[in-house]
Amino acid sequence: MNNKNKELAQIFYKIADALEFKGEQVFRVLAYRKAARVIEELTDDIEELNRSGKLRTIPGIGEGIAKKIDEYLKTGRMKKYEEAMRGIPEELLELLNIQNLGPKTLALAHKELGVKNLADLKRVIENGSLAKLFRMGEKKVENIKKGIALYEQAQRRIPIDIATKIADMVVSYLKNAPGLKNISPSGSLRRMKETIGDIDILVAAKNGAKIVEYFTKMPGVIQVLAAGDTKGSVIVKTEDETFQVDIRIVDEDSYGSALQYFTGSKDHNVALRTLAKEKGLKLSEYGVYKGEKKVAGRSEEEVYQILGLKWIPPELRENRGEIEAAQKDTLPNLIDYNDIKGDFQIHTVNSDGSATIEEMVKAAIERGYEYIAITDHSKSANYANGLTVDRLLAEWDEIDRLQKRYKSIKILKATEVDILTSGKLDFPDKILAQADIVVAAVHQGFKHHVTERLCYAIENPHVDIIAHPSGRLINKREGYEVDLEKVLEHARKYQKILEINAYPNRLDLNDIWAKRAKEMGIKLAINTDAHNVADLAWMRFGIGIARRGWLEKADVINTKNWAELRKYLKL
DNA sequence: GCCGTTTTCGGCCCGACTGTTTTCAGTCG
Repeated sequence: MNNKNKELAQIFYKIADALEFKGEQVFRVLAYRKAARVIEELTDDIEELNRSGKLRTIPGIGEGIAKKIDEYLKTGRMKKYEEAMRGIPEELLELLNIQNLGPKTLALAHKELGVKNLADLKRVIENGSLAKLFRMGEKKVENIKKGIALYEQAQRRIPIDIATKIADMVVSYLKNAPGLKNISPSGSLRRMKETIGDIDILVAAKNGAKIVEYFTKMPGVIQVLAAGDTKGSVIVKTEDETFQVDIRIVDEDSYGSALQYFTGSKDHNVALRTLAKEKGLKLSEYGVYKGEKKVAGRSEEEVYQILGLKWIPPELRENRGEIEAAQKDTLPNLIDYNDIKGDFQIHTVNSDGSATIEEMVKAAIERGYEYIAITDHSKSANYANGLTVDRLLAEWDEIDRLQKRYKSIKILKATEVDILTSGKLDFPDKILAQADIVVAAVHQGFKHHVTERLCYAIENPHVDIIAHPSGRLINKREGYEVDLEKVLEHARKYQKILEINAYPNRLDLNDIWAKRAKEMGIKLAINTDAHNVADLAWMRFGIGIARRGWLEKADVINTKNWAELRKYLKL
């Protein structure tokens, strides 16, 4: 399932790029791009929506696009797509991902110089012909060249843990900048998105130019991309990797509206500005204006308030219904970053972790947890030094001994049991029956009947949690061939818990599926999958995903205190 | 191409920076 969703999203993105390249009017291009995005974020099967005639109920899909979807699903082709792509060489549109090279310049280079791919582009840069075109010049070409260098080395988004680390470093450097009044990360990092494009930092200060100058002198800066009075942009190098960091400087009395603006998302902002316009107001990063008069801007709260909205937590700002909810005062009371009382997926030296059970227990106590589950891998996980039944029972004995010494925390005897390719679990039921909690997961046979295997595991009465249900690895692996809708439906039926794996390269379930699960009444658990003491800190990223999925405290099992959890798990 | 308690047509968010220009176009977010 969902293959058609993905295909159609890709097709509409490409139509948008192609039309933009051909100089089609902007709003039509934007309409295709919006349709692509909503389809991409759909958890429903688009074929099903088409069959039941519900396509048109999706905002962004109107008569025209619905027809094109139907045409594609029925015939496997879409005339509009073929027409849009006509005359455009295969690799050309890909070049739009190069910074400083937009559709206009690319079209010009294609038309005048016959540029068809990256090699052609490099050639016309080197032989000077690109610089001679109308409205082009040495500096523009130089910027495109820099764009190509970035494009070639950094074709990836930044994982959230690394982005967080860099942002913390930049913020602590800038705090000493002359005249700085306030500072905050903004952009997708503040929204806790699973990956980050650029790192955006907002500063409140009077003397923008001085702040920018100070910023460009930060240790690690290897290239200055822009340096104006209110805005600066640099490339920072740490170890082997490079990252783009942007700062914006505004007056203190615009800090709220600027923070709102630079936090985004773009779609959220567009919707917000449209709302402002309807109310006869104008919203920009400098404030909310009624005519010439500024009526809000110092804090985000007052910006939202004057638009008739409750303040919206950054994690919700994706234009997925949060503005309507804020209008009706029905925003969720999101799970808080301090609500977590325990962790249900922890590995130790006994399998592939690097800390002992005792070290993990101590670290969990330090975090104020009331319980943790030790979930070392099962025997078939050879690569991870998986436990045999004997070693598992020995581990549980060790837990019994430790439990006597550490009374302030409950150490749950558990396992992360493999769901084998055959569909069976890696430990016999009579062993699983003795565990306090059983976490089941697929680690092999990613293309082999994964949906059925997960459903079979869900039916096992001893299984409590399904770990990383989609199996994707961010920037690395697509995920299992799995029908998540069926898996969720099964989890709902058997009242099993699904995991939000907080490990930064997993974040699985993701925000969209977590939201879907909540809407279906499924409970979730946020687990770190920690393999050492430091990994326990990943919890905040899992909570970020949960918040992006509109989850409240009651939706997440490990917000329960030990007494409540014990009752819930019938221990 | 989408959308509608002011519209089924005529709107569609707003501004900074850069580079190439003699007032603006392109790109980005």
